[in-house]
Amino acid sequence: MAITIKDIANKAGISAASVSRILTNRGRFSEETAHRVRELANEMGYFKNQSAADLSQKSSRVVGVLVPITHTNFADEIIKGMQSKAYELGYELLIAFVETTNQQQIKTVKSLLSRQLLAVVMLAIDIDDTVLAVLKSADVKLLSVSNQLNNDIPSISSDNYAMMHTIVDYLYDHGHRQMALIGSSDPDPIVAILRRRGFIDALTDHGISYNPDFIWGVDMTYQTGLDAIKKFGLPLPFTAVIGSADIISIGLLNGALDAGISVPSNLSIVTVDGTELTQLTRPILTATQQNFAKMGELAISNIANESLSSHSVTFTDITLIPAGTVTTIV
Amino acid sequence: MAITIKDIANKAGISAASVSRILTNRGRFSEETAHRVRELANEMGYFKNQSAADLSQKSSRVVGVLVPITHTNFADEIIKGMQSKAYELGYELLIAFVETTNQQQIKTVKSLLSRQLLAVVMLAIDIDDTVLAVLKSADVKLLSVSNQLNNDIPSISSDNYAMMHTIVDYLYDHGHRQMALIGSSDPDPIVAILRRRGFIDALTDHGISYNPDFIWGVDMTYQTGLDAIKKFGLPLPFTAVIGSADIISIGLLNGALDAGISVPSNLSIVTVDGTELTQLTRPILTATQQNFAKMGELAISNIANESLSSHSVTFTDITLIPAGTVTTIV
DNA sequence: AATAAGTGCGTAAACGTTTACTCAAATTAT
DNA sequence: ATAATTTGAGTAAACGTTTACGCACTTATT
Repeated sequence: MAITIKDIANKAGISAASVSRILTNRGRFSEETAHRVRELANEMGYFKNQSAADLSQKSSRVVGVLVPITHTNFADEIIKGMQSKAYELGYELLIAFVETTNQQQIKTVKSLLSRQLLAVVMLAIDIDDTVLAVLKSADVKLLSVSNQLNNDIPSISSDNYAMMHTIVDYLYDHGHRQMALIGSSDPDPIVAILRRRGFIDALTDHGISYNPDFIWGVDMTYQTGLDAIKKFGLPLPFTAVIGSADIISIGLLNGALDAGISVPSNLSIVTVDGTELTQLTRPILTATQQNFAKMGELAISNIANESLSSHSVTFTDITLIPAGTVTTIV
Repeated sequence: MAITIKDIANKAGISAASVSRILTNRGRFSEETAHRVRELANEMGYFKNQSAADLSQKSSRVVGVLVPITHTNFADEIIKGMQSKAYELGYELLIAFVETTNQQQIKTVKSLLSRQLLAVVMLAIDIDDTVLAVLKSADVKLLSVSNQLNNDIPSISSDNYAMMHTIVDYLYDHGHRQMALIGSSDPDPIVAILRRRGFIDALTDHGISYNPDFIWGVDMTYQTGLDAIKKFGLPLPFTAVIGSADIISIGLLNGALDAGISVPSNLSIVTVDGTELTQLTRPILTATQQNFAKMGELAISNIANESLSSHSVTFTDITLIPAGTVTTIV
């Protein structure tokens, strides 16, 4: 029923090939006919059948994006960045939300891959080996953003190791000597390992021997933040705590408030991510910020740029934004 | 480069048509060859070329979803519902984030439409007439979820009018007589109109003459919530305020706290939406909850079900969840 | 004026899958 | 044992677009 280039060709009295050349702006054609064709296309309400186009040109300009459905809200920023770059370069984004369950993941991924994709971007996602195997068996570029999976797969993420140094330095300068790190305790995400290592090394640099008990957490959720305060009990054995994600830090803050601990006078909190969520609490969370939008843009540029696409990139422009949850200890 | 059904057919010593029949589970074939083919497909790492399939079967099972990039976080719930139903019924979701700017919208919509879509779902989006015209010119079903656009387009949303009654009744029962409603003041979204009307009518039902000044707001943002408190100044001329979205209500709460107004003793707040955001504040927000996941599921069922797809549906199962931001006035 | 280069456009094949039509072989019914 | 039905699978066309190739015609070069 839909209008095709053949319909346009008939009406214009030329061949479909010419219409195609004009509409894709490839090959040779006169500006005169081009004008007529473009007008006709508009009038007749023509929409390119992208499936047919994809089939014809073997390579596609579609980038699949896997986003965790447990919405870590910095994902929006990254997607925004990706989308703006994608439009600039003429790529198309195909966004799919994936559950944490394996089965759903495989189904989603397979359905994604059945569009011939140029690349698949995994956004802050930990993917299990069976899903990864499926992805690898397909002929697409893989890229992990805001997470590192393993050395095989190029990634774009912040320098998590350096980030921890920045935070620990800041807290140290404010007199803190006992600090805890709350986040996922899974060994899986390399990000978590890097953060832990950065945390420990930073403490060591300041001559503080770290207490393994002070690194804790089940997952990257609000509940983990709440539970952390309960777990350590009163009086808290540390004066400052670092939340590995904004939502965790809000859990920490509320857990502290619920336990009658006043923030920051009795507990300092620094959060990683620094999304708008940090603005919603009272006091406002002191946070490190990463340039998420830029990470998204780079992801697409990286995919577009054949030569670069095999490297991993770590962003080092991390800034700490002082706000209301850190106090100075004398 | 990729494996096609022809490759499988060759290896199995049968025709491509047979492979297609087996893999799509249509038509006639023996379980014996089927088994062999399915194994081969797996071994060889076959992925269906969905573009080719779409081209061949004229109708598609792809539903496009337009999501506002200014992430109203209940959208996640709705998407979750849509996705689960979509998988159940064998549909595919194509999610696109749209900017608020017109130009971006048109570009995104056009690129969406170039996949032959079965339907386009607009998620809590206000769309301008030019974009709407583009959508209508394409041969797709349209459905608006969690928003109503105009009578042309079927929609699935909560009964916003009844919701306001529920809230006003609740506040009235708790002794409140002066109430304000903060949300978008745009006349555009019909939702906003319905809420305002529901608010006014509910007040009238209780014999309260409403004050037009007490309905205010610029848009559905955190800032509007913050600004509302500043605008009315101290002492606030009302004892209770209704935030038209969770993020607005958090703005109201923080605005109040920043102004030294204690909640709920000096100001009661009830919020509409009731997402997890309500749990993040102290005190926790008293909220009405809508069944967002069910709305998403219904959206897909509705699209699947030819006969129903022209009706609008309003959800009436709205519950008010008491929490920490409403006090009783004596 | 003869040749070379460039321009505009048509022809036809290709992309991978689906499906209506066949038809032979196997199975069942009479 | 013959006729009727069912079963499994092959053939070929179709979906809408792109693109290599070729041809006629125009413009530039000597």
